[in-house]
Amino acid sequence: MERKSTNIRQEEIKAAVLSIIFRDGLKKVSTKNIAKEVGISEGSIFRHFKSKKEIILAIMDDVINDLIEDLRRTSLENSPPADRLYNYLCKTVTYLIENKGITILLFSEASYENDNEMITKLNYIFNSQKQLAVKIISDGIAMGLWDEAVPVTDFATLYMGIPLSLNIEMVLSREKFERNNFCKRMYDLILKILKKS
Amino acid sequence: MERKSTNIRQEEIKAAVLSIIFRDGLKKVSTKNIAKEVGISEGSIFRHFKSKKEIILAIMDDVINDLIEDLRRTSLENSPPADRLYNYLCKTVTYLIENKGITILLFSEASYENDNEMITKLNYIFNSQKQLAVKIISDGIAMGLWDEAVPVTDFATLYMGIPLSLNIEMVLSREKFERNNFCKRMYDLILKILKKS
DNA sequence: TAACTTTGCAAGCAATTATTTACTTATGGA
DNA sequence: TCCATAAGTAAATAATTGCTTGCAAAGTTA
Repeated sequence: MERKSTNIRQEEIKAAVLSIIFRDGLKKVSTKNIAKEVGISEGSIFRHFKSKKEIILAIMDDVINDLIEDLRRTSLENSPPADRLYNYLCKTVTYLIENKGITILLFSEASYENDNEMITKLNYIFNSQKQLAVKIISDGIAMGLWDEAVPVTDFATLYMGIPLSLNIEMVLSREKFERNNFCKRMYDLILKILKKS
Repeated sequence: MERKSTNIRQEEIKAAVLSIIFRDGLKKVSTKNIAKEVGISEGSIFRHFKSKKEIILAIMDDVINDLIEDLRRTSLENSPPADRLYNYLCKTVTYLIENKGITILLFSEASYENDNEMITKLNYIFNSQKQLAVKIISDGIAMGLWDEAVPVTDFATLYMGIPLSLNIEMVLSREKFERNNFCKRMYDLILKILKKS
C-alpha cells in the first residue's frame, strides 16, 4: 500500500485519463479504468478529485495554463509578426502532438457531455487561440507587412481549422500521421493569404 | 398503438438521434431516450435496427449517399474549377448547417467509441472530401488557372479545416453562429492561395 | 509515544446502459 | 375470412456507471 500525496496522484490520474483516451477512446474513461491505469483502487480516485468531471476540468485548466499562456506570450512578443505567427502555429501543433489524448478530449468530450462548465472552458481555449492569432495578423497589417484587405476574423477561423484538421487526422490514423514539417507546410500556405498582391 | 413500416421507423429513429445530439448532446443518445423521442417503446427500436451501433452506422451511410455523392458529382463536372470549388465548399457548409446533429456525430462519436467500423466510415467520408477537393484544384492548375506551386494535398488539409471550424463554432454557440456568407467568406480566403502571383 | 490527518482499500450503492424475453395485436395478401 | 408476418409492448436481463461507506494503516506533528 504505497502512499503518495494528492498533488502527485492528481497528476497521475490526469495522465491516465489522457493515455486511456488515446489508446482506447473516450468511452473507456471510466473511474474503474482510470484506477486500474494508475494502479490504485477506484475509491481512491475520489480522495483526490471530488468527481470525474473535476478531472476533465482540471485537464482543461492545464491546457489553459500551459498552452494558452505560452501562446499568449508568443503573440505579444515584439519580434516580427511573421516569426511570431510561425512560432505560434508550431507551438500549437507541437503541443497537440505531444499531448495526444488532449485533442480528442477537447473536441469530443464537451460535445458529448454538453456540460455548460466544460463548454465554457472549451470556448475560452478556442477563442483565446483565435483572438491571439488576430493580434499577430493585425500587428502585421498595421506594420504594413501584410495585405490590409484580409478579413482578420475570417482568417482566424480558417487558421483554427489547422489544429482541428490535425486532430481529425490523428484520430483517423492514430500513430502513423505524417507530422513532418506539418506546421511549416501549413504556415507557407496561409502566409500566401496575408501577402500583399 | 399506431404501426408503421420498418422503413419509416428507421428514418424516424435516425432523425431522433440527430435531434437528441443537437439538443442535449451525444451522452443523451440512449435507446431509452431515442424511444421516447420517436414515441415508441425501447424494445421496438430493436425491431428496426439490430443494435444501437447500427443506427449510427446507418446515419453515416446517409452522409455518404447524400453529401459525399453530391460532392463527387460537383467535383467531376466540367464547369470552371473556380465555380466548382465554390459550389463544392458551399454544398458542404449548407449540409452541415442543415443537418445539425451530424457534425457532432461524425467528429465526436468515432473518437468516443473508438470503434473500427465507425472509424473506417469516418475515414472514408473525410478522405473522399479531401480527394475530391484535390481533383478540383489539380484541374485548375492543369488548365493554367491556378498557381502550380501550390502543394495540393496540403491545401486539401487546410481546406478540410473549414467544415471542422464550422463544426466547433456550432458546438460552442449552438444557435447563434454567424453563418451568413460563411462559405463565400472562406472561399475568398482560400482562393488567394491558389492565385498566380 | 500519542494524537491526528491523509491515503488507501473492499464492498456496496442506486441509477443507467443496451439488449432479450415472452407475449399481444395490427396489417396485408391468399 | 383466414393467417402468417411485422410491429408493438412491459418487464427482466446482466453489465457498467459514478460515487459513498466503513474501516485500516501509513505519515506527520506534537
